[in-house]
This record gives sequence, C-alpha cells and structure tokens, in this order.
Amino acid sequence: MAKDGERRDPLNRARVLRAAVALADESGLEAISMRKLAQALGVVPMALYKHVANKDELLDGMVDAVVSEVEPPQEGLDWKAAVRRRTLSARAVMLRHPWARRIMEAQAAPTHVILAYTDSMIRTFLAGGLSADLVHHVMHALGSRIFGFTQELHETAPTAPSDLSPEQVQYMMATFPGIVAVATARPHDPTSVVGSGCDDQFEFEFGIDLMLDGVERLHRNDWRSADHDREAASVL
Amino acid sequence: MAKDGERRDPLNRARVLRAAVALADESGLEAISMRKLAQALGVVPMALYKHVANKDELLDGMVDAVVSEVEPPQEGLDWKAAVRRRTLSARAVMLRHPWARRIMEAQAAPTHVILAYTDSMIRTFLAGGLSADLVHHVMHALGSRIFGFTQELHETAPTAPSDLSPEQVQYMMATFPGIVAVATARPHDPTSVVGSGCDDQFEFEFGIDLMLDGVERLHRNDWRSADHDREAASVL
DNA sequence: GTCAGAGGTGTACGCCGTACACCTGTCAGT
DNA sequence: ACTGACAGGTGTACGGCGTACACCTCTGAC
Repeated sequence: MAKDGERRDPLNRARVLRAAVALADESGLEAISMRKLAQALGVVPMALYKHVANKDELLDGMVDAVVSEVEPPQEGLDWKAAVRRRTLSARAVMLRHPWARRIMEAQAAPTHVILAYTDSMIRTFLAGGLSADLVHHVMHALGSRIFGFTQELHETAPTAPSDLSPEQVQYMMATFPGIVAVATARPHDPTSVVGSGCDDQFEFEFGIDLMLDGVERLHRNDWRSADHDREAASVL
Repeated sequence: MAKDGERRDPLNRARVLRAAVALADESGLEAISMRKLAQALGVVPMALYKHVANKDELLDGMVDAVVSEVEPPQEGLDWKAAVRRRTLSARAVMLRHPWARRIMEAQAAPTHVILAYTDSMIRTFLAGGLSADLVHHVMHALGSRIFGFTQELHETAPTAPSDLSPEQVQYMMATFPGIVAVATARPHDPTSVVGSGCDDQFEFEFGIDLMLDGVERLHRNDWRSADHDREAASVL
C-alpha cells in the first residue's frame, strides 16, 4: 500500500455487505469466511470488524440485503393476489441468491428487516378482511414460504432418471417404486416426457395456491380456531 | 490405558451414532465436533474415522437414526388419516431431536433411509387412489413437512409480548402493528390469553390439514396438471 | 499544533476436520 | 506354534476458521 498515489476510499458497511453478497452468489455460502471476504476487498481480515460486529451479523446483513430486493406491496390487488404476487417475487429473489435460505434457516433471531417484511405480509391479510385469528394460523402454515422458499428438502433430485444406467433404474424401481412412479409422471411439461428435473415454478405455484385456496375457503366460511379443534376431534 | 485389566469393547458405527445423537440432544448441534464426540466416547478423535467416513457421513447417520424413530405406516387407515398420523409421529420425533432439522436442510443429497421414508409416504398416497401426477405435486408442496418439520423460520418468537417492557410494546405496536395484532389473537388457547408462545401442536395440525384438505378436494375433483395452468392463467 | 477517533494492520490463540504414519492385539492358515 | 494380515486405536501435523488485542496512521475539529 504505502504511499503509491491516492488511497482507496474507505470501506463501509454497505460495501462490505455488497461484496459478501456478490461473493456468495459467485462461489456459494461456504466461500464466505471473514478471511476470504477480506481478501476479495483487498483488506486484512480484521478490518471487517470495524464494519460488522462478527460473522453472524454479517450473515444477517446479507439476508437483509436480499430480502430488500423483494418487490414492495402492490396497490389495488385483493389480498390473495397480493400475497401470491409478492411471494412469487420473493421466490425470484431467492433463486438469484440461493444461499440466503440456509442462512435464514440457521439464524436464531429475526432481524428488523425480516420482521418488517413479515408485518407487511400480515397487514395485507388483515386489510383483506381476514380475522387476526385466522391470519395468525395462516402465517404459521405458510412459514418461510412467504420468503419464496420452496420447502423441498434437497434442492436437487438425486439424479434425473435419464442419467441412470439401466441397472440403476432397475434397482430404483425395485427399491423405491413409489418414487419412480411419481418422478416419471409429469404430464404438465409436454416438451420432455422424462426431462432432467421438475418444473420448479409450477411446483411452487401449486404449493402456494394449495394453501391460499384453502385459506380463502376458510375465510369465506368464517372459520374460527374452535372449528378446527372440532374437526380434528371428529377425525380421530 | 496400558494393561489395566480388561480392554473396553471396541467401538462400532452404531455406538458412535448413538453417542452422537445423545450428545446433540444434550448439548445441541454446535456441540458436535469429531473431537468432542471422541472425548465423549473416551477415544482419540481419529479413532472415529474407522467407523464413519467423515463428519458429513456422521451427520447423515445421525439423521437416519432419527428418521428411523418415526412410526411405520399403519394398516387400515385411509390415505389422508395415514399421512396425517405418520406426519404427526414424525413431528414428535423431531421435537425430541430438534437439531436434526438443520442437518437435513444443509445436507445436499438424501440418504437411502430418507428415500425409503419418502417412497413409503408416496405409496400411501398412491394406494389411496391419487394419481401419480397429483401425488408428484403434492409431495413437492408438502416438502419437508412429511418429516414433521414446522416450516417456521425462527423457532422462537422474538419475545413473548408479556416479557416486553411497556416502551417496547409501544415501539412494537407502532412499528409492526400487524405482527402485534396477530400475535395477541390466539383465542384457541383459553387458558392464557397472552401466554408465552403459540400452541405449536395446533399450528402444525392447522398447516398439515390445510394442505391435506386441499389435496382431498383436488383428488375428488379429478385434478390434472392442466387444470392448474388454466386456473393460474385466469387469475392473471 | 494538538489530539481524538475512525479505519486499517499484525500477531496470536484456540478450535476445527482430517491426512498420514504408526502401534497393538486377535485370529486364520499353515 | 509361527506368521502375517488386518481391524481398531494412537499421535503428530497441517491448513483453515473466527476473533481478541495491541498497534499504527491518517484526517479533521478545535
């Protein structure tokens, strides 16, 4: 560094976070270490601690940056369309930053930004006339889906059927007949009968619509918590 | 050790996994390191590598052990009751081993045990007469719910309203009115109007029933993928 | 001209996963 | 009874991690 002309302008929290998001986008979450991030910024690791308290706070900041990319609530939509649209926007954001999901799942406490987002989503429901009681349970049921997460356990299917050797297919069919039956039944994608994967967008919309349609029906029927208890009891 | 009487009987994979599960139950996932686990077993860290390939495989093994605790499918139930019951059993297991969730979310590929569980769940649906097409999408929609996961983002609410100082309540009401409105509306728990938390069991059952009821309706209406496309199009 | 403080540096500690060479007791085959 | 393979436990070492702490060096207000 020394005195070779002008000094680079000093770091700040925003630049650190931006660099971290870019690094994670490029190289994945496991590439995020204080040392590597510092290197990417041309700075010594400890310099970062002047701008973020510690690594956890860095991760929180990265998530906040991502959540802020979700489009704000739209005017003039009924509650269902508004929630659907915002959730799909969130999903698009999460596809750009797939690492964000794992941070959010691992972090213990929600940040202010996340609370604000949640609050805004809740108010959309309330503004639509749903009871606070119903909204409460709906938010639990939706869970992290409002952040655009697919609730899949493993982002990648083990392997596409077409990539398997005949013996492997044989083995799969013998061992996991259910999985094979269902994995090869995807008539909604006529371009490839047994393509490389699922139509993730379709699956996401199927899931969110399954829930929102259910919610709408409960709302129309003036649902109350006590109703659910009664139904559940009748099932057993 | 030397020759002080009898040697302890040798380790084996099962004992290593049992110890790891016990340690995680006691001290949480962050307490699981090869070194600490070895110490708990009275053995040198590298000894573990004779029984597990590496840490990732250890974690997989722990999850498999946990998933194996879920009760097997029951005979004589219709598909909906069968799925509901097994899912609730899975949830009970996950409450005993809350750390398992984070491993499953972080692990890239599903293990054989997990595939077998998934397969069994799928076959329950198929045996109930649901089309492979519908089951495919339903499995995506249910996601990790079939493993008993609540889809909550943060296991603990930030703080129970009753634990907040009046100024904090004031601030929350001004900043997150939606959250406050909904957090204080829980008439299904008459024992405590503003208790310390939610009735998690209720929330879980609400969510799973919301989905299963929706699925049942789709099934009764002979749902096909194309229907969904048409509906979605009509919404826009 | 001084001095506080913001921002960057360097060293060091304890923890982690695990590669690799090694030792030791058991037991099958002769 | 001898031997040699091998399963299972050991010890050392390396590179990576987060971060505490002492330090240096500019900048700008007074």
